[in-house]
This record gives sequence, C-alpha cells and structure tokens, in this order.
Amino acid sequence: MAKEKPAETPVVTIEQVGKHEGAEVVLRGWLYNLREAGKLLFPIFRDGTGVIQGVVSQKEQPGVFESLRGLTQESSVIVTGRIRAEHRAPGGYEISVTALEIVQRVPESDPYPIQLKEHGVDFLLDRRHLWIRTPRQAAVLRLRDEAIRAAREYMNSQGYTLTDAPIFTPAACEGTTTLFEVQYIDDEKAYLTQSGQLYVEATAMALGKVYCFGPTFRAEKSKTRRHLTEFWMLEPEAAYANLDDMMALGEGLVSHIVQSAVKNRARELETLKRDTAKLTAVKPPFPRITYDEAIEILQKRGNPAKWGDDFGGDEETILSSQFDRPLIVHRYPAAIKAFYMQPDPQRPELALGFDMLASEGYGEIIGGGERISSYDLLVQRLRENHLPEEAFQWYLDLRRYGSVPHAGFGLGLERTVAWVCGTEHIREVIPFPRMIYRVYP
RNA sequence: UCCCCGGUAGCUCAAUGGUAGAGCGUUCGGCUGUUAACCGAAAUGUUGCAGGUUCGAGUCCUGCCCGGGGAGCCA
Repeated sequence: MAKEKPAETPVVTIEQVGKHEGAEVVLRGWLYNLREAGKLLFPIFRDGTGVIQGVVSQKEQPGVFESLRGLTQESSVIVTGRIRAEHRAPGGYEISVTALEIVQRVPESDPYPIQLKEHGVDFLLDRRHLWIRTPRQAAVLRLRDEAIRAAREYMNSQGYTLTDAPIFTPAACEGTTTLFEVQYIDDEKAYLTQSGQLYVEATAMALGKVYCFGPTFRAEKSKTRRHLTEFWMLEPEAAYANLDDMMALGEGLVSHIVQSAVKNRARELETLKRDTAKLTAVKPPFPRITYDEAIEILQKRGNPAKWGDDFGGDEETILSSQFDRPLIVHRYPAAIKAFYMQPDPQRPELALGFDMLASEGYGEIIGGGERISSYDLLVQRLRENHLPEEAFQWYLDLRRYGSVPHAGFGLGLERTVAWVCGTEHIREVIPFPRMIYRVYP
C-alpha cells in the first residue's frame, strides 16, 4: 500500500520557476557551474529551459553541502529547494537547496570538456553533441524550432498543403550542382535530392497550392559561412500563380517568421544579444528592384559588375545594405538562371525569377519564380543544358497534360535562422551540421 | 578545384634559431553573497606527420595530413 504523503513537491522547469516563488520545488537537470565561497556554495543548475543559481550553506545544509562540494560540471542532478526572488542571483531567482540527488557524477579524471570560456570552432564542432548544451546554442535551436513552426503556420494560413518531395531521386533537378550518389538496391544508382521543386510542381498540378519542407543535399565543395552540404529548404509551388504572387508570398512568409521570433522568443534573442529593432522592422512591403536597377546601384557604388554577371557575396552585401529589410531582386538574365525559368514575354532575355536577399549581409534566403509551362520550350531548354531527357519524361508530362502557368520558390531555412539569430555562421543553427570534410558527430 | 590563414599541456594561447611557459580545467588547501568568483600550491608536453638546413629547430626550407576563412556554385 502506498504511503500517504501530505503534498507532493512539484517538479518544475526553470523557465516556470517564477510562478513558484516561495514554494518548495524539484528541478531535474545538470550542474552547469559551481562557485565555492568558503562555507557557501553557489551552484548553477540548468535543465534545458534555463539556468538558475542555487545557494547552499554548510551551516544550514551540511549534508547537501558535502555532496555538492567538488561536484563536477555537467553532473546530472535532481534538486529540491525553495524558490526565492534574489536580486544578487543571475536571472532574478535563486533556489535554496534542501536536498540533492546526484543522478550521475562526471568523473574528475575525465571532466566535461567544454568549459565556460572561449573555445575554438574545430574543438566545439567535434563535440557538437555536447556544445548544444550551452545556453547560447540552446537558444539558437529554439529559434530554429520557432522559425519552422511559424513557417508552417503561415503556409497553412495561405491555403498551402504540405506534400513532401522524395529524398532519393533518379537525376539532377538542376544539373549544374554536384549530387551525392548512392547505390539504390542492386545495381541502380540514385541521388540525394538537391531540391524538391520538380516534385512540388507535380503536386501543385494535383492540389493547387502546395509546399514541401525537408532536407536537401549539395555535394559542392563550398567552404563558406553560408553553406552546408545538408540543409533544409521550404519550397512552395502554386498552379496559376505568377512572379508577383510568389514575391508577395515570400515577403509574407519571411516577415511572419521574423515577427514570430520577436514575439515568441524574446528571451532567446536576448540570450543571443540580437538587436531586435532590426528584426521588428522586417514587415511588408519589402523593397523590390529589377536586376537592371541592381546593376545600376552596384555601378554607382563603384562595383565592377556589368549586365549579365551573377551576384557574389560582395554584390549581395552592397545591395542589401541599402535597405532596412530584405531586398527582392527580380527579372535576372535568363542565361544565369535555371533551365526551367519562364522567360519575360516583354524581354525574352530576362527570366521571371527573383531572389530575396536578407538584410545585414546574410545573403540569399529565397530564390524562385515562374516556371516554363510550354512543352516545346522546356524540351529546348533541357537540350541546351545537356540534361538527360529520359529522366525528365515524368516532368514533361506536367506540360503534356493540362499545363498551366505556375510559380514557386525555395527558402533556405538555415540562412533565414542564422539571420534571425545574428549568428556568424550557418553551422550553428542546425543541430548537427554537415559540411565539406565534416560528418562527425 | 583555386587563393589566404592556422596546427605548442585536456582547453585558450605565449615563446629573437639557444633550458617549452601562462591562464582556465583537474588535484590539494583557504575564504559566508559569489557572478566565466577569488587567493595559495601541485601534477600535466611525440610542439600535426615525414624529411632537410644548422653546433643547435616550436621557430627556417620541402612534401604530406588535418582544420578554418574566402572564390566558384548556390538556399
């Protein structure tokens, strides 16, 4: 028979601790840091939702004092104590510990490797599975979650249906970039997808307004703070939609993601010391300029760009720094865009495509536009780009059977989240980044 | 693939071609309000690897390995 207990001490999260001021609670987490001041101990506990300072007096809690003294960083603990408002404690609350259960003690002979100080990137990336425990990394991952949640919410509010694309594909989506080749069952070869676009074009013809959201893979040997070999992309596609529809959708999606982060994740942005004034400004309408105008701006600023060039990192930074919110550049030369882009009927040398450049130099976060709906033109473009027509027969079917004008885009999740967080490098905004020469852990 | 930078204690970094060091972490001691606490002491090294130059190489030269930043390409 269970023993009668007067009142169970509630297990709470550190995030919620303010609601239990004056009460005794149980916290379950890890020892983040321990400061010793003679007969007083100041442990800092973390539980994934936040950190809180504890205090233990040798005089008042000799048993707890003895077991806590010398306890190693990141040892797992279950802590019982009373919550007090305490202005001297970081976070404003403090727990006076009355009982401590050590779930696992990190051995002194093999201490937790990540100290509360600066570390090198290589060291941290080799220990990414531990690095994510630090408050800053946890805040970034919560903002990633918020961005995904907000993005789905927005797509749903606009009447879009999630229809995910396959990860194994029979051939290149765009032909230009390098693919990861994998053996598919017996002797067949398959490739990891570099974009779900071709597939959402198909589902758009079935359901109207659709999007996919999943990982994509690029085997490019890019070594920059803006590139991952595995990254997540959200790709809307809508039948009967045009370039203007997609620029409006992209603008609405990005501003909803940013405003949701500001509204729902203020604490995390504070942890990251992000200047939220710059994020609050991200509201429609976003500035829109044509490629022609972009070239003019660049030339006025002394950049050697000439008509027909694509923009590199420098050009993107010059252009986006002119504005306080993301910049949309549209109608690029067809020659520098993907084979499936619809030409501008007014000026066939232009493609009805657009890019969205995040502010503050974070680069391209969206690329998209209208797709070619004509069977003949699409076949011509496949041939011009030396793409294997056999592999694209199913895609050509979309132009054989009830082809309609349609448009879409791809939004790079990590670039967007890196910009929202203000992180220096894109690798911090995905739990386990995959980069050239780095697939561990 | 190309260009640039780096690799020294568990970590972050010092060291004119001349005895390999500091701070943090770990261990021991001290301290009743600490804020990456502080103070005192101790232990800790195949200087990325292989050659070469030199009386002598962490330092100079060659090759290689590993990593970082950028270009190209893209989200």
